[in-house]
Amino acid sequence: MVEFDEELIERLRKVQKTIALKAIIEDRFEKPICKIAGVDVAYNGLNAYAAVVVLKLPDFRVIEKITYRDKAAIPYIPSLLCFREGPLILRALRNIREEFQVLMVEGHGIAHPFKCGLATYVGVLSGRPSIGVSRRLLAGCTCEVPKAPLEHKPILLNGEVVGYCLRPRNRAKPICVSPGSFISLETALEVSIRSLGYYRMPEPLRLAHLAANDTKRLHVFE
DNA sequence: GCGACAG
DNA sequence: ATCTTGTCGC
Repeated sequence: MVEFDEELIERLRKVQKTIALKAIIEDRFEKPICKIAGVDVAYNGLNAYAAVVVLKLPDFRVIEKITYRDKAAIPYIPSLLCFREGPLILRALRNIREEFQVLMVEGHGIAHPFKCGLATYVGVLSGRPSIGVSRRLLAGCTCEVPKAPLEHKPILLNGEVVGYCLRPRNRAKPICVSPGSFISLETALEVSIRSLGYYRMPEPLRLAHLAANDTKRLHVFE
């Protein structure tokens, strides 16, 4: 596990800013969206387990599910999550055979202090459209909170709309949606809404989360 | 100075 | 994220 010092953090900040400049917040894929992937990572001490699921819309039928295991390279530092999980996710993605149009990631996209959240990192470095969906705000703010189901309010960061705060269900706490790269603000929101099932988190992420934890437990059991 | 801080 | 069982409520 790599140790963090101020110098390393500064270097990573520069990498983030470079990646942020390469992010393209426009739709760069075929529509309508029918296949979407979700990825999540679970940990067991130093072991990291990534799971990627590819599912079809609108029925949420899973057409592929893979897992990938490796050692956690660096610890978690708020706003530097992409360097902990990003490389692992990029390697896991290489094992996916099915085609998909958008990758949904657990974390933020451009709704990040340096506009380079995990979803942006993965999107830019893989060259694939990506969306970041998070359970809480990291950067920026919302002037008001969405009240009704599927209601949404913009997330503002330095006077710019970088994503949306979305109420997924009646009483559920809102989630934060922001483009990673190669997708527009509107489409990131639309895809997130279309990916919602019965739970708070969109199905691609919920299923990836379950899969990641399943393999973690299986590995521990052996 | 104090608190907040994706997973 | 992770450590963890039962339990209150729709």
